[in-house]
Amino acid sequence: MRVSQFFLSTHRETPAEAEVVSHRLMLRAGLIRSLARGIYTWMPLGLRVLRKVEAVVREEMNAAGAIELVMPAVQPAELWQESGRWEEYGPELLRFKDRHQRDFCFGPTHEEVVSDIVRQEVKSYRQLPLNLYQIQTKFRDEIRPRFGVMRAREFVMKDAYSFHADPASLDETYRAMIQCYSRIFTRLGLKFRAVAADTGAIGGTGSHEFHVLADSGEDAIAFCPDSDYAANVELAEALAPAGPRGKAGAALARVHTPGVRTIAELSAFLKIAPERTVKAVVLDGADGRPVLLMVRGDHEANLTKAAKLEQVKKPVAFAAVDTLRSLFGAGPGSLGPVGFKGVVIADRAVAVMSDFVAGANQDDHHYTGVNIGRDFPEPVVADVRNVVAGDASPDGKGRLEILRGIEVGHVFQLRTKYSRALDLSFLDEAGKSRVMEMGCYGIGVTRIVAAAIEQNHDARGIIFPRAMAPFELALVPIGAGKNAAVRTAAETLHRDLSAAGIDVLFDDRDERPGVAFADMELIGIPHRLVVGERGLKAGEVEYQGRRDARARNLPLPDAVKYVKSMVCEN
RNA sequence: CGGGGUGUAGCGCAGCCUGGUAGCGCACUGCGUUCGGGACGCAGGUGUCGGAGGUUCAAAUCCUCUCACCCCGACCA
Repeated sequence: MRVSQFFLSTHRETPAEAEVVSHRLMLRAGLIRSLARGIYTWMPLGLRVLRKVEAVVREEMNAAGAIELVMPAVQPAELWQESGRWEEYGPELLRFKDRHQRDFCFGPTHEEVVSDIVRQEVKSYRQLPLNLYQIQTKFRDEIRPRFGVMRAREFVMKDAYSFHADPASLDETYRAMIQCYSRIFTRLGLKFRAVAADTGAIGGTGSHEFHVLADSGEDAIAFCPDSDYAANVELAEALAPAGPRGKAGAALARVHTPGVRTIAELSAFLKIAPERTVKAVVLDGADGRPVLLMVRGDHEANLTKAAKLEQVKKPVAFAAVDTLRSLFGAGPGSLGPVGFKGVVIADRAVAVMSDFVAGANQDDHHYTGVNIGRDFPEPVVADVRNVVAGDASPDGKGRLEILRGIEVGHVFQLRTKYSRALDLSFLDEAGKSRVMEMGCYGIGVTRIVAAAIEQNHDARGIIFPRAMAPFELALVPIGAGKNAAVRTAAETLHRDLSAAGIDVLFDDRDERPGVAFADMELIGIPHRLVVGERGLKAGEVEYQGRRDARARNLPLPDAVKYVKSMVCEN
């Protein structure tokens, strides 16, 4: 490919709108252009990257026995009403009407459609198991799209759905998909981690997420360096502290704490450690009355865990502030369990505390010397906090560490959640009708590109892993406009490299060298060959890898072979 | 949804406070010189100043409404 015939659109200046590095680089390099909030055009250069990611995903999915199809992006409301998700899915589901006033949505996922296909086509155990997948544009009307294509509303996803006669078969495919995903992310050259995950809105039983490790990741993942334990912090269990609850030593005392709202302020005001305080979070309860959740001051409440408690209303929501006033007689920042008549849920770490500090349910006041049992009734004890680094690993094999990650893949054992709702049945060997087991497996194809850049860049720009680079090699002639020998050598190399199967971008613009180098580095091409008058006189060209500190000279006749070996090497 | 911010040329920005009819850098076009790390000179084109309404002799500038985009928060309780 010649740059003169390619729609390269790099920018020297960083667009003001972008915050994270991958978004900035994607805009500067001309991979994407924003059309509306969370909606992007994939420019020719970006599309090449996307296609390469897709190719790896497709190859591995096919190799794992999945079968590709493409389902409609626009889906009728009836199917979603049948599964119950027309109501359940909420405002993330983009809905609209056709000219006949019939309701439709733009598919955020395809359980309904794929199930409709399978229930019509599959009647016998002989047709199972079946694993169908597609690579397709999805739309989710996110609350807050951000970070470019990392959390876009419109994005490309690989979604696969498997159907089984029994749980053992589901389990087999589920494991195969985990292996398949590991191969995909390995081939794409990403540092990643598979972790146990919460099943979230999709529902079902077992679930694993695949995270690309990056400090800018939106998710926190907990892992144990001494074992293979790894889980999303949303899920990772915080074990109960080893010791028993301390004895009550101090008397309950009401303290005036003017202006104190946060734990940090409270801790500073009273000159005590945050772990001696308790923070209160009030959620809507299942019975309509609010529920008070207590976590230690230095801990964070985990609403994913809280949402699983029977006392808590689903979906989990904070109680309205005016409810707090009428119920507690105080606003946020001064709430506590003493005197509260409703359900109190204490985190396991709180359950062993004594003589602690909590809100007094009076504005600008806290209690010190609070003790469970003495000052308020024994609460429900549950794991409702996020684990922190240093916590004991739930598998008992060491201490947890926390890393940040970008979720790029997610696999679920759906079991029969959708197959029951959508009546997916088949006849088994005995001629008996049974409900199919289901699994689903997603990969954020567009998100992978952003995640890869987040993980692989430097001050000059993107450093694409080989498997997803838009081109393998940049061929840069210097002074081709005035030097026929350079021109001829570059043209010959371009032809020979292409013939050797190398995906080469030939910078035939006759720009100044600095411009060409800067562009090729910005767009992240892994290898570069420079043809200049100086080297050519000595019969040499220069090779430099994108991560190399300096170039090395090669005899011109060896160039193609050398490049070939470098391209295949990493 | 709550809070904050920004909308002026393709991109990055100044001008707004104190109203007088729009500017800088990059990019772009032409010519010339340059040519191994984002060149230089000369000449040029480019704007409904996000939109609507209002105040005024006069609005990018003041007022009202509105739209778009960005950031933070939604774990303050």
